[in-house]
Amino acid sequence: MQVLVVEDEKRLAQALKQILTEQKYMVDVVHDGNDGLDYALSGIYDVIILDIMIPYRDGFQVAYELRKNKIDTPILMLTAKDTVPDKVSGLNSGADDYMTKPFAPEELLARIKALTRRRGEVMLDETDFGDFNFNASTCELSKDGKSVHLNFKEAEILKLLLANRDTIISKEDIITKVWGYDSDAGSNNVEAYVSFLRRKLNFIQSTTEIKSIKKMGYRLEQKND
Amino acid sequence: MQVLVVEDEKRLAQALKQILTEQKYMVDVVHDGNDGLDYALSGIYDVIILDIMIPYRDGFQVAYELRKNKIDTPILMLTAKDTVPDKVSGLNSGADDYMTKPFAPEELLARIKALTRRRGEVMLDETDFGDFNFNASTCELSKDGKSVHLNFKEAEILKLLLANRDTIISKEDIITKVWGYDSDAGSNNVEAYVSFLRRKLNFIQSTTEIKSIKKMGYRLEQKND
DNA sequence: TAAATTTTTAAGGCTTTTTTAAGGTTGACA
DNA sequence: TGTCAACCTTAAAAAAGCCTTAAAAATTTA
Repeated sequence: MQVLVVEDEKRLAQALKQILTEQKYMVDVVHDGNDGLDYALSGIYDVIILDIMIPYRDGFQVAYELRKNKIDTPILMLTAKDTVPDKVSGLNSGADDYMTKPFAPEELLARIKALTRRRGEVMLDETDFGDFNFNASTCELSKDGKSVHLNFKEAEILKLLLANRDTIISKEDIITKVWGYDSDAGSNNVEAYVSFLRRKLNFIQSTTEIKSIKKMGYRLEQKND
Repeated sequence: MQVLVVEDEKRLAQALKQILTEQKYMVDVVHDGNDGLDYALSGIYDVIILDIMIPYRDGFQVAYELRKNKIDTPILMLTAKDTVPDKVSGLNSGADDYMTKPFAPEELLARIKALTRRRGEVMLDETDFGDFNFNASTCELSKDGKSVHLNFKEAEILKLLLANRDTIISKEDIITKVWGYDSDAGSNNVEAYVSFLRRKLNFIQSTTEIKSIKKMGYRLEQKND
């Protein structure tokens, strides 16, 4: 779950980052409207926390531009002002929610949760592929009677593979989605986890495999015998 | 169980809070329609008690906006007026029940119970799981002849675990549902209570266990021997 | 008000996850 | 066919997450 924080007050930005990081969000921080727009246009974020009073391009403009560019990432506007006109223009410009400073970390978290929940992007709990079944809500990978538990990163990677079942997903993508945008994980990290996953697939005697395509990435494949 | 009270009459709001708190509901009180809508949009409440005549945005509008935003928290409308036209527009705007002031605390509680029961998320008083039985109204956890009393938080957590018996419930969720979304409880609080619960399960010699799944949460599981 | 119970806090120890690193395979291509 | 980069696997080190406890603090009860 990736969050972009656009906030010029360095201290607050840092605090936000810490709060969010503690809750396992992957956080990127930028300090002005131009960078905010640039980053947000990438479309990789699940939520954007956007201060209104920021340099170069204010929060309203950023939100407006994003919507104009068909980026529908939920936006949580942040401001010191608590006047009704502001609320209205925040919501008109495309924001999804609105919060006034100062705020309790818990309130922030609750609102972010509400915003991400509202999109219904939750995975189906159970997915079948090839000859195995993966239950995302329990992290159980199973075939016939046998089953194994996947740990957090294994599960995240398998989810990605399942979500991209018909295309090749690159290690780069896996890294940014599982480790985060600016992590310093290398391709060997992915390789190690893919190896763990393969061992577990093997353990439940699945014939489905994670195929590696050199220089391109991975893809789930069902051996047809 | 979390309740939001939207009522501008301070004295009544306070009384409501007290009545509900005594019954172990977690209560948040706000005094106008704007705050009411803001809070309610978080989606964390199990019931909303909504006065109609409140500042900025009346109860009907709040209810309407909530439903428009796909928040389906049950709403109990509250008003001094007892006219039919009002009842109709209350229910049209998305309210689930309707009560006129003044009212007896018992009536309020009964209606809240009815509303929450309707969603199927209140438990039957007695629940069996694995090899134990839990009586929610007496907070007794028992197996065979043995039994222990659970205190409030232990009981709430066990109820959550029981209500989510087939999935993993996160510590976050446990915190917001048991301590409230703006509490400053940390994950260690949950861990401590889980530990207490385990000791009690152990005490009555249950073989059911609260399994911990790292970075994800907890789940009730029956060891099959 | 004292006693009892519930709740929070904090610390040390343990387990699992995650990273790192090194040596072994593979397959494309000259 | 030999070379080389990409990839695989594995062990072990490092880090993170969790458990349990005791004791302090807060709350409720008598």
